Amino acid sequence: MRLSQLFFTTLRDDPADVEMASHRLLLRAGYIRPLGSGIYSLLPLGKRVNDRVEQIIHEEQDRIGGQEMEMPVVHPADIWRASGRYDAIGAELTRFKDRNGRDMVLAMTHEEVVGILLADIVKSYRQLPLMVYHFQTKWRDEPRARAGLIRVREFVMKDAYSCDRDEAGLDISYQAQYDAYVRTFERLGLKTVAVASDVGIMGGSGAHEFMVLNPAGEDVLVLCEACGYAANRQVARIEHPKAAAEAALPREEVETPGTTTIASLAAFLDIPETRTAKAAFFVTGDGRLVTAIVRGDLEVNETKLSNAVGASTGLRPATAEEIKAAGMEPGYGSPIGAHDTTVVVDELVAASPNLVAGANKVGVHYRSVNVGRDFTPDVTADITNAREGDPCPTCGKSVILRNGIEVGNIFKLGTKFTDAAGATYLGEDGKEHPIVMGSYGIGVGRNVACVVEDHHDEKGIAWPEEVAPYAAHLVAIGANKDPQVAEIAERLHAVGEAAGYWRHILYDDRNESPGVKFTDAEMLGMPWILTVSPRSLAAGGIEVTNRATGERSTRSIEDVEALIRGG
RNA sequence: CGGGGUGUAGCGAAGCCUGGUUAUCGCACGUGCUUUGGGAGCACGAGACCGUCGGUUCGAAUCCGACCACCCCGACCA
Repeated sequence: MRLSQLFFTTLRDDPADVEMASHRLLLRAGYIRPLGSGIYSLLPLGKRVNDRVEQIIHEEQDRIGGQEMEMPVVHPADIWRASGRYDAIGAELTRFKDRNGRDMVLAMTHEEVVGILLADIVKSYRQLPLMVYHFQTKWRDEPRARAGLIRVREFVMKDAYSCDRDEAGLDISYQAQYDAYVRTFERLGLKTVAVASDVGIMGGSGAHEFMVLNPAGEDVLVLCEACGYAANRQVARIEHPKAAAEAALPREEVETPGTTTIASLAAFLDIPETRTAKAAFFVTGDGRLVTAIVRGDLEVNETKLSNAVGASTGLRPATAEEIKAAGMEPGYGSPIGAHDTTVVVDELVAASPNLVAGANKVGVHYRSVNVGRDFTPDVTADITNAREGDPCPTCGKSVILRNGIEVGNIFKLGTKFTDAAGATYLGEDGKEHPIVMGSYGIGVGRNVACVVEDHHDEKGIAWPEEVAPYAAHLVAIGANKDPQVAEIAERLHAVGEAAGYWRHILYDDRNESPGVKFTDAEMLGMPWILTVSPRSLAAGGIEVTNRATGERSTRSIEDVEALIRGG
């Protein structure tokens, strides 16, 4: 491809309002352009990288027996009503009416459609197991798009669906996808860690997210370097320290004016925060007030809390009025004397004697509150966030916290969607059974961005060979002085064209100064930069620079032709 | 949805506070000549209803109001 003809431009200055390296470089080097918040065009360079990433995913899905198909982007709303998700999902699901007034949705994913297809096609156990997948545009009206291709509203996802006779079959399919993901991300040049994750609105019995560690990642991961324990903080178990062995003391009121925060309360009474209990108030989607009690020094984990109370549509913070209506006082709240609320107590609080807690009066707390004696929890569960240095739930060593970007997930769905669609098969036993599903997603564009995150330097992108849009970047210098330079450059370009689509090279034939050409070559990031000039020819051939390592050598023209062909 | 910020040419910015000729600069772009190993030089040129709508004023990029868009933090997030 001649750079003089390529539909692209590089930007000399950093775009304003851009934070992440991948966002900045993909814009500056002419791979992508925004059309709206979280909506991007892929320019030819971006499209080629995208296609290479898809190709790798494709090969690894095919290797485990995946069959590629394609399902629609626009769905009748009824199929989402049947699965219950039409009501369970908020504004990120875009709903609209067609010309006849029928309710439609823009698909966020395709479990419902797979369920319907299974109901239509699969009749017998002999047709199972099977695995289907497609690459399809998803529209999710995210509350906030950010970080370029990392979090967008429209994006292409590979979503795969395993269909099995039973849980044992699902386990096998799930493991196959797990292994396929490991191979896929390795080929993309991404270092990932698979973490246990929340099953959320999807239900199901287990899930992993594949995470790339990145300080700008949106998820917090709990990792143990000693034993390899890895979980999303949303679900990471906490190993509790032993409760203090202490007899329960009589409860007593204490004046604590102006102590609406745990920090001020602990300072006022001159006690550690660990000797306090704090209350946090939430409301479920169906209007139940939830009072969560955790030790003062810990944070409430909303995912765990939500799961503990079976809040299928999540939680929102309660208002002061809602808290008071249940007989509690914001800032001085506790379940003592409260009514009409579900009380969820963290395991650690339940095991800790003589804590300071609110007395539901402004400026007053109780000393020596004891769970069970002073109030009765509706639920006792682990509802706090793991912290750096907490003991690992598996081996007891200290865990570390890291941020991560989710590049893929795998999910044991079970029969939720096949039940909704009535997708059953006749087993060997002559009876009907529901088909057991799993679902497996990889966001293509986000992976492109993550590859840039992990493969760039201050000069620009440095693509790994397997995802680079072109095999090499050829810079011709002094072609107007020495006709041999142009002649050789043309020849190398032709060698790439003849060697196959992914062996094409970028040929900078523009009438630009050497500085511009080198700067652009480094920014665009092809794995090899080839320089042809009177000087290189005098030195015996072509100067070859490894973009990632900076290693430079002069090679013969024949060697360079072999390199372009992939030798 | 809450908080903060920004909208002036393709990109990056100045001008706005303190209203007043033809809106400024760098890069990019066009033409010509020179130039080719690290973001070239000279000359000429084109490109902006100053986010939108409304208001104040003799006069608005500038002051006021509403709206829209984008970015950041949070909420949210298979």
